[in-house]
Amino acid sequence: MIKLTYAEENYLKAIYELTEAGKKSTSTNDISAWMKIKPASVSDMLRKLGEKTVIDYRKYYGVHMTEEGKKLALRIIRKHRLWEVFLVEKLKFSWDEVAEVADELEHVQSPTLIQRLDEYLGFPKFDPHGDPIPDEFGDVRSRPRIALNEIELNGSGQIVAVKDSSAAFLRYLDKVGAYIGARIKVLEKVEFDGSIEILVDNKKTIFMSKDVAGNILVMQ
Amino acid sequence: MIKLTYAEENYLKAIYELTEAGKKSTSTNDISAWMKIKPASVSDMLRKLGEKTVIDYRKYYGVHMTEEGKKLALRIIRKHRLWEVFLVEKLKFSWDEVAEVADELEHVQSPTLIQRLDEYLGFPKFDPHGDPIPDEFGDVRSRPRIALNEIELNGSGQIVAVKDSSAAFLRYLDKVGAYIGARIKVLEKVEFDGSIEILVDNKKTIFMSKDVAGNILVMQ
DNA sequence: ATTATTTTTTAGTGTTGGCTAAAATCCTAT
DNA sequence: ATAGGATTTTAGCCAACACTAAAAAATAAT
Repeated sequence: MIKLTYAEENYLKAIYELTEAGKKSTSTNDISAWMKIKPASVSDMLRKLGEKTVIDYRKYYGVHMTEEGKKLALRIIRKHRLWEVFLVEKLKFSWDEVAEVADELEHVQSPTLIQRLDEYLGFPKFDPHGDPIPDEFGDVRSRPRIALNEIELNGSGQIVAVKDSSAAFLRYLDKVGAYIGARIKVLEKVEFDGSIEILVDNKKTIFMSKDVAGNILVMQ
Repeated sequence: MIKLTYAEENYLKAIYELTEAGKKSTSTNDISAWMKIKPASVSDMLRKLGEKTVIDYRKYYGVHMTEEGKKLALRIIRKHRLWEVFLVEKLKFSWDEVAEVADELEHVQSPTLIQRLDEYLGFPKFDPHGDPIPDEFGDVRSRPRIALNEIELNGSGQIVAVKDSSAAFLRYLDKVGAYIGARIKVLEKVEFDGSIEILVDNKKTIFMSKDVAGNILVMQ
């Protein structure tokens, strides 16, 4: 059984997120920028994670995750997302406050705890940001999604997730009235700057820039 | 603002528990035995905690807690006990399983989290072992309690806490049907070995040794 | 009161995980 | 093909916290 330290878990989660987002492999610098840890420190840790066979590491080349590593990463992500659901659903945190706390809670070691928490929350399939929660075997039921700015004129769908989970962005979405689960329809697409106008839940219209729309994921 | 590391928090909690139980001061060896960390390591940590002014440390003499230290220790104990309530009440852990998990959860740093958790649990005043939960200012409403083996013949009361919280002891209590909140009456006291017979909730009689009775606290 | 024993502290070591500075390697542009 | 720049790695350092072995202080026993 592979045992990871707190720091190693954080690296593995980061690597998983980067390789999922930007496909196959990730560079030392990417990880460094993402985790705000100097490249030299990252190099050192990659060597260690390579020795533990959770990543595939060849010097000067990018990092790939091994099957073992993916399993462990998904276990951490599962914990993180379940705690996020708990914080929002039960403790009434707003969705922009949960990341930090969940980053700590995700490291608590107790399989029983996670299993019971899952049960207590009613086996949720998605976290408050719309991201899927892996099951205990690491299986993920992801929904086909498309960025909001890529929906055609008069196209409709439902907001299911956000790409950018920064507190600032989430607060902005709250303010304008966009939320996970909202049903939307694209009323106008401005050629000039790519901004769009959408109808939310058939009652409110919102203008948003191309940047904002590009960070909102919709299921059609 | 004094910042403590994970390890420092553990030491402080241990010292608080030892000085509360055995009164005033505690020795390096006591802490070493309690925490299962070698005396040499304890010495080193005491020096550090002394520098941070959370304990009063003079070489070769015992350790006393400072007011600052007590406040911090009570904050940790508050977190620990609130999580224990959560685990038992919401996640249906049995009371002998919670200590380990709560030992990890107690270190999560987020005042908001604890405040919301407290609220969510309905501001409980006692944890599943009957120990009082300090409020956010560190105030503790403790109940006057007496060990069960010191109750006089035909005396009665209610089980409010246990001294020994080891999983083995708690499982034993569960098996015989003693639990926090049970109303008891002492039916017999055996002079010879100090064992007693008690009536639980007016329906079940239990025999227990002096040792066991001495670890059960009763409110009269 | 002086020795013996126990307790506590100091000194030195190892591991984890960060850092800076310098070296090595890779990539790109001429 | 090679010089310049960017990226990555190595080397050496530091802090936190554990350990063992040895020294120092306190306590107990003769």
